Amino acid sequence: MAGDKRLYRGIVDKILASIDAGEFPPGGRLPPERELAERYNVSRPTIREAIIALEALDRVEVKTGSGVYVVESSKGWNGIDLSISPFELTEARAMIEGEAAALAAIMITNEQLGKLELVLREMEDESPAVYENADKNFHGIIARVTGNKMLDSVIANLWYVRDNSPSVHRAYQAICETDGSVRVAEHMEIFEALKERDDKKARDAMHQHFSRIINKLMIASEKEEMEAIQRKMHESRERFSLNHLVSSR
Amino acid sequence: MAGDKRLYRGIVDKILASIDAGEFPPGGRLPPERELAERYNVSRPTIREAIIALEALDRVEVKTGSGVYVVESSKGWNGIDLSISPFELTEARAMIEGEAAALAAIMITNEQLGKLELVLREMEDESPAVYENADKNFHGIIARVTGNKMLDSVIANLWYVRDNSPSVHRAYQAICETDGSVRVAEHMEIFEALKERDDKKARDAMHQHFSRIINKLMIASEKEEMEAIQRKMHESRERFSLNHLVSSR
DNA sequence: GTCAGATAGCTGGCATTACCATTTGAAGGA
DNA sequence: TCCTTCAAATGGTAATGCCAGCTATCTGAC
Repeated sequence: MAGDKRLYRGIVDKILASIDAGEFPPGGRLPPERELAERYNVSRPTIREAIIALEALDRVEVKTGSGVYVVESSKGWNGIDLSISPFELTEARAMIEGEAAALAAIMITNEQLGKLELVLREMEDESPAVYENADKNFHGIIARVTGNKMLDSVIANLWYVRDNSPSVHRAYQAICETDGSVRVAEHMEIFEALKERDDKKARDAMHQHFSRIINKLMIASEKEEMEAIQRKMHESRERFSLNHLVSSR
Repeated sequence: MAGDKRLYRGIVDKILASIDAGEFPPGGRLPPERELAERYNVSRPTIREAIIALEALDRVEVKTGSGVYVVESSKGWNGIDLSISPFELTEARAMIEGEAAALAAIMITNEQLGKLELVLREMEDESPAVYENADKNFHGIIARVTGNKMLDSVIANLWYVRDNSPSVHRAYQAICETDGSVRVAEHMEIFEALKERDDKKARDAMHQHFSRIINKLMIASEKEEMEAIQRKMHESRERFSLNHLVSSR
């Protein structure tokens, strides 16, 4: 299912999923190769191949005779700095993609505008997967329209961080629940600016787009912190309720 | 020798060396696994492990039933796209570092301004190594001043490409010969804008800085092309001079 | 004679088994 | 109590066998 062709790739995905799910905590040890082989119904060489692939990705570290350990994700396990906050990422995106939009406005062709319009329609889809993909396509096309491969690469890198940094990814997941029509409208403003070949307007539209995202992030963040405080107070109340002293009175 | 512990790592290094040595040309096919096993005196599973590691490094691509092919190095074997031109990099730097400068202008502290001033003095040094380093520091400090780790990371990535993409690096080498005082003056404009906490002025100064670099790149590029044409004509002249027909007259 | 289909051989994909080297921890002795 | 020792666990590697997909050649029909 997960493995298209090579079996070991499927195993890599499954192990990665187990790591992300917390079953194999960072710093902890993976089950022995023989056990994993039995668990996934594959041979031990296949497990070894998967582990070697994970090792190449800097996700695990094998110690001969001891075991294979999940690498501490506190640092940058994939070259990305996990300490980057959703706000930092969004600010950077606003600045960089804003300039990209401005440049794209004076470079874009009618054919590329057509592509953007198609993607814009996909964005109305209710399915999160479809919408996510359309969103990525929209911004990706604009990056490509600039005709600057360096810029395109940088923006691709921003998306990579967005998808692969757990904290950032979670934060973005939390705010993508709004109904499609609203966010389609936001992207529409950008599209209109590009259509008019108005670079300043395109930059502004892009800035506003990310400004709205920042706002949503802040609201979500605030809400989350409030809940955390309430949870903590609830725990304290249970712990120090002194009910065990006064209950049987 | 090469393999400290795991055997497959040694094989990876050897195959990589063979690729770099031109024995396995890019786009070409590696010898079959069984042959490699015999060649390096290891078992086939070990060869498979090495190939999987190479695959994870995007150095080879395996096609079931056909063979394993060396990936075209024209793209990014080190994550960097070698096809990025100096102009593209500089344009991207102008856009991104321009925004960074604007943000830095409203974030910078007096202490950070002091650091910049020190670096500015180093820039007067005649030694290319010292000047290069000061230049990198100057832009690096500004990136850090923004307080945005994502932006800092992106700008560091731009420098990485500048230093590691052969074509870009060569182009930049060719234009850094101008006397120090001129380029110090350019950076001084940026510094003054930051000192005044004037974001627009900082952005403009940064843009002008890179605009000048683009101009130099264009002049150098033009000159290089001219020389190439002259060289070619010279060769043609020698080849078709007909001197061998008329010399002994 | 030419083109399409079949076949045989390579090539990688995976499983199985066996044995070796290192690590680790617990048992046993000082 | 501490140190030594040794055995079980775990990864490391080898050898072998068979399967599946691709390729190129060969063969047959048109």
